[in-house]
Amino acid sequence: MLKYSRQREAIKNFLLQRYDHPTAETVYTNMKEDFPNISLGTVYRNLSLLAELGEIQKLSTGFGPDRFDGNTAPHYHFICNSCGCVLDLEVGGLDHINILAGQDFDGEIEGHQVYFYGKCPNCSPS
Amino acid sequence: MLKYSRQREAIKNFLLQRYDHPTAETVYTNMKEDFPNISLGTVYRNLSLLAELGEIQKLSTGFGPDRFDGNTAPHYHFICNSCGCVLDLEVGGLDHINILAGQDFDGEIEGHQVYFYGKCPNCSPS
DNA sequence: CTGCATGCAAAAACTTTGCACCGCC
DNA sequence: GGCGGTGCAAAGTTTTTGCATGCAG
Repeated sequence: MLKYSRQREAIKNFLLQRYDHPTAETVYTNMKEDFPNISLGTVYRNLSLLAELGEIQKLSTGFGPDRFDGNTAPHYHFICNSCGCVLDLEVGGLDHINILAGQDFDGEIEGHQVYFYGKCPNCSPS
Repeated sequence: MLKYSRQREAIKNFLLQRYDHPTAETVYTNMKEDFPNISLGTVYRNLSLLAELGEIQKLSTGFGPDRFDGNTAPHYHFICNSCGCVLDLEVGGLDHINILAGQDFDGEIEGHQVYFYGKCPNCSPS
């Protein structure tokens, strides 16, 4: 049985209004404004829980700590090899890739995660 | 200047003959057979180095420690939500996704990583 | 009241790093 | 010989967990 918690609610709302895919640490720092006594453990517990429920996305970028995204609509992510920033990326024509992937596969494909790597507009030479 | 090392060579060869995407710990355990005194630090150093050189791939699956893949040919990965195993997946028709992704993007796309999630053949109900 | 959620702190899990010595070039 | 690589151990980073208390149902 899942019980309501003001902290969880606040964490989810925070993520919904951020577009930079914060880390647990960043969430924690920002939560402290409204909940001075909140603990990092609580942040981690709620982030994991929300990710399991599918209400947020967890991103493992391969650089540093995991990041979290409140946008659950299908979209992709770009990670800058120079500055490490994480950007949203809308890419058309990838909706069918679960089906493509399942064609020669005996198990069940339930979802996917795509990370693009390169140089972000700020770090790009041009 | 990069200097030859028997340990690095052995790590690379080990990864080339494994298809289960071992963790650093697993590489370490196996290296100890040939190099009883090898240290975990050396394993991590060489895995990072090889990944930077593009001779192996580092996989951040979102579950547990990073994994490593000696197969540098373009291919994708499947991660089982039940048992956590990581399988190779050949998916046709995804070669162009860097181009698709770059179309509305101001930076530079240099590469991508795709993870599929679901139930592997062993964990699948059927 | 009952039990899940929290705060706090300790610990676990994973990875990196400093330093003295070793071995490739 | 000179310098990068190694082994060892310590430390750093990120995440999880145990326990007493707090609060939603």
